[in-house]
Amino acid sequence: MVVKAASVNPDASPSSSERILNASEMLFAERGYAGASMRDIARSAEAPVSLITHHFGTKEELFRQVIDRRIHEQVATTLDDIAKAQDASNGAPVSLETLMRCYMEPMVHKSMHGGPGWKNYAKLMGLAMFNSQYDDFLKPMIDVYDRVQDAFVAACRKIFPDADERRLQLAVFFLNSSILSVLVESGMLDRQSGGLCKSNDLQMIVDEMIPFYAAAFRQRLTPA
Amino acid sequence: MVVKAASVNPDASPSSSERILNASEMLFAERGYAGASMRDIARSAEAPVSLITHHFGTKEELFRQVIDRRIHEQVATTLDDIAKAQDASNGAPVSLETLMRCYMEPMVHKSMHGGPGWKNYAKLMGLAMFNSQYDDFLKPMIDVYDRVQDAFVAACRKIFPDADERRLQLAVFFLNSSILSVLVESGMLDRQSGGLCKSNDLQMIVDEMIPFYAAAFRQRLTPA
DNA sequence: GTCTATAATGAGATAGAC
DNA sequence: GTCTATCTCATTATAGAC
Repeated sequence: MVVKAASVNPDASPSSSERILNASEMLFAERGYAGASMRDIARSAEAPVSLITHHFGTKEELFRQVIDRRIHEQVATTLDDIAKAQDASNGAPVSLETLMRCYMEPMVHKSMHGGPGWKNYAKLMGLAMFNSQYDDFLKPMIDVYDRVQDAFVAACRKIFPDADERRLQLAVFFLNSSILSVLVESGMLDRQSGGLCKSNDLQMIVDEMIPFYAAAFRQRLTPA
Repeated sequence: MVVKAASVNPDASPSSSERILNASEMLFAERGYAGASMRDIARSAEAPVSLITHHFGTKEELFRQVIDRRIHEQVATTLDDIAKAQDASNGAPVSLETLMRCYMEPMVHKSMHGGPGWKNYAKLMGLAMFNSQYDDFLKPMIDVYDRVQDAFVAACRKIFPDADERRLQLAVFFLNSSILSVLVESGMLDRQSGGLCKSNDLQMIVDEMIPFYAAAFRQRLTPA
């Protein structure tokens, strides 16, 4: 069964399927897969547990549906942004800063302005990608997401055609680590900075992140 | 109750407390707190479940003891390395590369050469620090670990005395994200690089990580 | 310290009425 | 689609013998 993303009309009361997906999204993001029970989800969705199994079958399938509800839009938007930027540059390599922004801004933007569902989804994605624990039953969706990474790496290769491939892969890995860390909005940054930086101020973090990583990319991927 | 780290003598069969801690360390690292049941742990430790509660009381307390068994040695080693490097530089700021190595190498070294216990501990630390899910019942230990961060940030301030404080905090946050990502050894890097880079080759990753982040730190923390 | 046995509750999943 | 009731097994934790 396929359930569309929450209705555009905020006044429309969501169907039970949507309420269940929303509740799952929130609780999986907060507590992880094993830490969120179907009872908790049912209570949060104000529905009996049997309605969850009726709509989604097993808990694993529910989790998959939570991801599946949004991942395609997320991936399409990101790929689209990268493609547009490359088209606009008329064959010349797109600027590194622009490319990085295309790569991370769609998800960050949805997390900030897409409503609580997208916020929870972003946290959940960060958790799931960071954690090999979810690899097994997320395999198909991880594959989908890896296409975005391939597009980003390919665009980087055009900017740094002489870069060592291993260094390039590691550079992207380091960048990805930070993106995931930003998306989950754990309290790490707030705590460490004594409140000077807020982990929920994603825009500020991304705006600093781009020149930061651009500097490292240039230094390490431009052969002397 | 306080249990010492595993015996130095590898032939000495570990006590039941140690076996339980070892099994917990492994399973918590692999599946997270909620995903590892006390039954699983008991089976892996070849002990009845009641022996776990007898030794450690609750599951939460068991988790805390798993962390507590190693964190003090880890923190002490890291702080010691940073202090030694600063002493050796005779009042001049220590080099950024040296400082970064002092900051991350102790944990990485233990993960690579400290035996399976330290490997699992490193993964678990990465998981727990990344994830705000564990903040509540790890608060005291997170506080301990934050002292390491404070020492690192203070040493960075000496190297970049005119740096904007917010940028410094963000730079350290970005670095920390990657350190955690490296410690958990999720398959992300292997998958993305098509096998070119191995997530268990911590030394290679750290050796590239230091010049990578040093370049970014210098670029962003040196006012024009 | 170690074990068997068991309590008390929570878990995922199902049956069947409406 | 929705609900109540229930099954079956896993969960944390405890009691009490040795």
